[in-house]
Amino acid sequence: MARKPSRSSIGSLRSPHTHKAIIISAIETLKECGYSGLSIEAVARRAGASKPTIYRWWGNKAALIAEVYESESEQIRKEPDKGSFKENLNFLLLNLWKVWRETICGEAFRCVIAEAQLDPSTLPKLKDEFMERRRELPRKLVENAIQQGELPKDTSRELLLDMIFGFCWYRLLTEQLEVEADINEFTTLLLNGVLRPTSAAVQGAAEV
Amino acid sequence: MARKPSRSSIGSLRSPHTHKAIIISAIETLKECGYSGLSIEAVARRAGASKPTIYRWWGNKAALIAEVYESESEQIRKEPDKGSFKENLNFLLLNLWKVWRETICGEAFRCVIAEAQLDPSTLPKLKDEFMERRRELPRKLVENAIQQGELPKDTSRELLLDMIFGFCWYRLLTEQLEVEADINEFTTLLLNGVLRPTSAAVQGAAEV
Amino acid sequence: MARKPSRSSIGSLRSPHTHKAIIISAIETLKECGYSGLSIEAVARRAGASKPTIYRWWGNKAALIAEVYESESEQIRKEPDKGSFKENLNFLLLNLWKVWRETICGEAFRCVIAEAQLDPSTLPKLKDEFMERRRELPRKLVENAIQQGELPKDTSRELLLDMIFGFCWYRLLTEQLEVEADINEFTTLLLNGVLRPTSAAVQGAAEV
Amino acid sequence: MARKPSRSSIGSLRSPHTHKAIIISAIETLKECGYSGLSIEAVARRAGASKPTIYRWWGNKAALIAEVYESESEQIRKEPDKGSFKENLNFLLLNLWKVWRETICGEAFRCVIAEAQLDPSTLPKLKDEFMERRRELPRKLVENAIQQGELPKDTSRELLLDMIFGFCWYRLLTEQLEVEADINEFTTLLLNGVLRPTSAAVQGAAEV
DNA sequence: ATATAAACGAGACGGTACGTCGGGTCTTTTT
DNA sequence: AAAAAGACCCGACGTACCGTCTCGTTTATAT
Repeated sequence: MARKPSRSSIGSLRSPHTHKAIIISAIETLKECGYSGLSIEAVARRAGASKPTIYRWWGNKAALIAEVYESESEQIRKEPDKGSFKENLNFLLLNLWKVWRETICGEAFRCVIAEAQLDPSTLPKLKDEFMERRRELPRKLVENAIQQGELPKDTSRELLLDMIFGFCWYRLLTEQLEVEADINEFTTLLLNGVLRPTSAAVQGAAEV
Repeated sequence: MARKPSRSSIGSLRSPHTHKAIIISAIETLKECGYSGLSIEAVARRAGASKPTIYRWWGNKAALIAEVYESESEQIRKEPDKGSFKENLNFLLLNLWKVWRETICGEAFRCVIAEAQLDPSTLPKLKDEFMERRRELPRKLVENAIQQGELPKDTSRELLLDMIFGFCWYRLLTEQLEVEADINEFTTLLLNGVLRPTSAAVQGAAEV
Repeated sequence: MARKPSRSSIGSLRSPHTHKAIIISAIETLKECGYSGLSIEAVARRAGASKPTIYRWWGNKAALIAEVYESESEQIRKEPDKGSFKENLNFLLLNLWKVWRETICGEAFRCVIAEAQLDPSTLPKLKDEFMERRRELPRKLVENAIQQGELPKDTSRELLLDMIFGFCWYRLLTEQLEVEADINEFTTLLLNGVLRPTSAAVQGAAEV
Repeated sequence: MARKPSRSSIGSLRSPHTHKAIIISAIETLKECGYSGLSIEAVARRAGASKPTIYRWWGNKAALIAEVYESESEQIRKEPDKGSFKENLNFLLLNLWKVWRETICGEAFRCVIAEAQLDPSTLPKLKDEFMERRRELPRKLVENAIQQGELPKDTSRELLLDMIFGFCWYRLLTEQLEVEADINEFTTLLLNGVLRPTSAAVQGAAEV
């Protein structure tokens, strides 16, 4: 007979129904009206909730959208194990681009980035929590590759991640996520460098 | 109702004074109040201009900020001629980061990107005009390097540019433009690839 | 050899074409867009004229509409000669209501009254020029009736006119000009007074 | 033991303070700036309220001014009981003109009429609510006079009211409310008719 | 002929206000 | 005591007109 964890205070509990309704409302509003139509007011209206309720639990739009992203992006968190670092990275990015394209996550991520530009106090929070969580999986991939001698021991891990995210962000923010072949071309260039003849790159592409 | 054939006459010319005042006002408002404080209303107020005048010439905030960026970023357009592609690229990026850090340009660029996310119709215009103009100089650098055999003939020019801009955008949008050494590390990685031992990469950098 | 009256100055003459085009534009704008849509801007636009031209010749909206009224209300100025004062007044008012209902004049008159409320300096001008001109004909009717002994010599002419115009304005401003029988009922009451049994009034109606 | 009527919804109540501040602001703005200066913006500014709050409760300028009129015109609603219909009517109109002249009500009433000309949808609302309420008291006067045999049984009640209001509106709209003697002259004419010699009319008034 | 002056179109401009949307905060009721 | 709902102030949105001004073209006098 499981007991609810005791509370220190009386009063209504946070309504799970309302919580869910707000997240769903945010998703649908974003789908139908885009970022510019995604106001707290609109979300509240559609959720049948009040604005103060949203502000109590999320504080600002960025936090709300961040939670939307988390809740919708579970499938991205699958850890690949394809054999090589390059194949794993390819798999990860293909998956990421696909989710960004086909779910609301792409739009949501763009919102999060844009929101962070608006409010200076939001940026560090986003960088240290939201973004950091996204970096974990690829960082693990890099780490594994280094452990197994696939990458040099002195690889600049964070710089490498910045390059990977940088490329993806750029494509997301300029709406260029369609051509999946670009991913392999990117990883090839990343791994082999520009100086090496790209004949190798073409080989790499053939492998995938 | 019959109208006489209209006469060919013009009206008043655009006031250069007002034009300038609006640009300056936008710069100063951005400096003092940040992106979130940069409303058309505030710009008009400070410029001693009227909102309709701003909307007559710019249409939306993105267009205004884009012009601010253009007008303030002249020094970035210096074409470097340092000898090698890597040195040239290093010079270019150092310069870019410096201007982004020290002038209003960094903030302005972030605004332009954020604005483009807000309004779907703004993005293509920005991509094809504003962003394209920024790609010209680095593209020329790449082209020259290929001509002189420094880079392989089949280098994916646009992908390379995407990687360069991606990295810079990422650092700009997450406020990480301080460490200039990162630039050389980045170009080294870009040129040599991750697979090559970074010690060699550092040597490569030293050689230059 | 007829000579044109000499001008005190040189330069182009006022364009009759433009003048006419503006009046016509005002009429059509009023018809299509109503009083609230009757802006100087809209009139100029439709006339293919410029705002300064309108302001040069009319000064304000009231003056323009007043001229519209003058130009469209010629048929009201027919002086009736039906025999009795009552018949003449009935004829006059029937005609007035009909023109107000069927042409743009009713709307124009309402605009003139409303405009006069907006601008304190417009009211006296309107009262002394525009309104005064409208009072001439009914005043003449009253005068004639007095001359011929139909009305008492000490009739308060201006008060009588105020009552007549008052009734018509009230009905115009509240959009109640449809029932023509009201006119005869009104004149009967006006002539005989409330105290007299209205059986006489019904007779009076029968006479017409 | 009176109980407050239960509310159908939760949330803050309408702030009486804000409500009052807006009405007062409207009155003072009208006093100082006249009808042309009476913008919703100005009222909000002076009241320390926001435009949306005004629009929430009033919808348009006419509705706001109408409420101003209601709140300021309480003393007009005193029902006179002077003995005769003529004396009652004289009292009523004297009082009305006085209030129109000495308070903001005259100006407010003119605004209401003018506003109704601007917006076609406002007119019927005003006619059926605002104006109708003003007609109640004089209608009662007429009714009483008929009951007591002072006026004929078949008196056209509404036409009579139209004549009374027509005269008053005309004088209000043309700023001619100063001469109080005009009121008695008007009621005399109204009761006795134009045809009866005015000397007799004055006698008639005296008889009553 | 050639100045000169006025009328005019076009339209830029500073203003003011419009009516609406959204951001956050506060008050009141419900659970 | 927390949740929920509505009112509220505030600021900005993008637009419409206002009335004035400049600009260059056209047209009618006056030299």
